[in-house]
Amino acid sequence: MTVDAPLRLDNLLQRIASDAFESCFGSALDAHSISIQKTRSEFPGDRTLVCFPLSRMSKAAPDATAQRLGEAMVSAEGPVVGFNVVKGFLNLEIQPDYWGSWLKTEAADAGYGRRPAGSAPHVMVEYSSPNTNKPLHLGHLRNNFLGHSVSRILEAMGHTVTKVQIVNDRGIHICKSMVAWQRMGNGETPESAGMKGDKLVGKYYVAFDQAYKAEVAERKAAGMADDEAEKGAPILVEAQETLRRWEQGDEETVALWRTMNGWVYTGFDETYATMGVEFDKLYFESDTYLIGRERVLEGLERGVFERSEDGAVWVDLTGDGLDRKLLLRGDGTAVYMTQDIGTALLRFQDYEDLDRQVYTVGNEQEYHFKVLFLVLAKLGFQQAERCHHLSYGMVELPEGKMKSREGTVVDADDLMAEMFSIARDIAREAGKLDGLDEKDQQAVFQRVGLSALKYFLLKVDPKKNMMFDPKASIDFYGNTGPFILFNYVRGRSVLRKADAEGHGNFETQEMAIPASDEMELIGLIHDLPDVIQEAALTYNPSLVANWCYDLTKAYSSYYQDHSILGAEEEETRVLRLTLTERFTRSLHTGMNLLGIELPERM
RNA sequence: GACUCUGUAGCUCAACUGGAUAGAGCACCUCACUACGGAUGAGGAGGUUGAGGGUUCGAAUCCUUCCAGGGUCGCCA
Repeated sequence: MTVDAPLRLDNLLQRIASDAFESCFGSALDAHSISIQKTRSEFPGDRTLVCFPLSRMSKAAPDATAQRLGEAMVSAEGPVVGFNVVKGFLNLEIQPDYWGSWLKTEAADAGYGRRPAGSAPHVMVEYSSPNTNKPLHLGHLRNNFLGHSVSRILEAMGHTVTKVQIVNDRGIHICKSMVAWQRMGNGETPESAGMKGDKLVGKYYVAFDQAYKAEVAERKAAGMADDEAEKGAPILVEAQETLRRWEQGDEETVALWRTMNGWVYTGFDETYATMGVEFDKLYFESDTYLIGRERVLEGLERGVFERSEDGAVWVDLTGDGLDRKLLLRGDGTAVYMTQDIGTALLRFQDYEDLDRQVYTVGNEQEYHFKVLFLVLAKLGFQQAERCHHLSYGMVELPEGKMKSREGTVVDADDLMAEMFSIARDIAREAGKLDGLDEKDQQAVFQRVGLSALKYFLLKVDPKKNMMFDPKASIDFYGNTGPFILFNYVRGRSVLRKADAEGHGNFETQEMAIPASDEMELIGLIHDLPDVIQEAALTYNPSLVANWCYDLTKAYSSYYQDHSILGAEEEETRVLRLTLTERFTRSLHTGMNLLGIELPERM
């Protein structure tokens, strides 16, 4: 058989089935309309062709159709060597040799599962995008891990990916921290306080809130109406004035703003480094909100938007089933949408070949992005229809939502540190790292701890809300990152030992024909390209996570049942070692797409 | 109220997009093995897929009506 690109088994079977159908029943079948699926384990066979939909065209009962089709497929040239029919299901047996040679050749490719870099359009992925007034928390972890993983998945599909964030560095929130620091800070800095910069600024944000509440209570006690007491509290007024001074470019205000944001960035950088995520370019709201205003006014001139009597600019989306939406206030100041329009257009300008943007943002902003993409389309960007809001659900705690006021926010740094510490305790007990120095051990604890966290947050379908039960999430057994790592490490250990014992040249040796449990493992490895493609199409890393787990479980069971190095026959050992090598490598690829680094020992 | 997402074992999650007897992990019970790394494997029990109706050879999946929960509907971000 001569094919340039590796032909996927299912496509091959569709082609054979289509030809077979025509020779049996006279009419041609569209190969894509033939549904091929994995055979359930309780029936003999590897692939199943569902014949119910075909019976109309064959003018025969489903079983009869399946029977004749099966016979024709076996006698055709190709990998089908047997079949059985259960009701309308045609179970096909694939030649074990087909699996064996596939494992030996195509699965050996260094880039197996990945498409060539640059073979798909340029995509921008935005994630993280925090406010600069408080530290990153559990919700940000889900956001960052998702965005980072989707970036890797798109890269594996051949896309050029640019990872960005929009830093929400301006507005009333940071002004609140600034005012509180001025009033109560006594010149405190991250150095003098011995505190990460983001934590320090967060501390003053909390201090602001407390001072504000105290003022409101005091004013109410003095007999003031609720509304007046809340809106006119001096510290709040001061924050609003600070914001106005900032917008006017007041030097002292801007200098403090720059200083305190700088502290935050240093703190964030440390957190991102620990998390293992990175960005190619940062966008700042303070740079883009003015651009947004210009672009909206341009759109107004071109008649895409409309102006109301008070001078505000609106977009009318009633024709798209939505509402009218404000783009610019009557006094000319920007709203959230204004700056997002500016940011999006700036990005298309920065990268002219950009095919689309992916926004990793919580599901409470779904409406916002619907509007944004419609606005971009109205401004004439064809990329708008390919832009995607990677919407994800909230991370909930057993006691409910995270509330900063109630102190139930799970801090990202604290959580990661806790995971590392648990990893250390378990590893010390196992005692497998005794030969390593302190620094290398620490690196392993971090990988193991982080794998637990990342896998836990990524294995759930992004669009669903998920429960973060601290007790369950730090589990290192069962369906967890560390379980997957453990089996990887074990496989690697066997390969090292094979090398040391002189069995390292298995790639060039004759290999036994796989039996059924081996074919199951090969089948899982064979799925990888489809899993990656589906994950990329749906922006859904959980598909990759679940594949990693299924593969690992199958290997773990196989490892339990068979001694790899202790195989009686040389050809059997070659098969088991080859399987182990392909398992570790394809698992490495899959986990890498989740942003999870694999250790060599743990 | 309108729109939207979700509802699957006691708990946390799957289910190849309409296929066969709905699967994993945790917790519970029973086993296996000096194990090439036990951070293991095998088995048991646990389900009217929120409820009703419909579509068809076939529904957790599609349509419809309810029920419950989340989210959105700001000149907030």
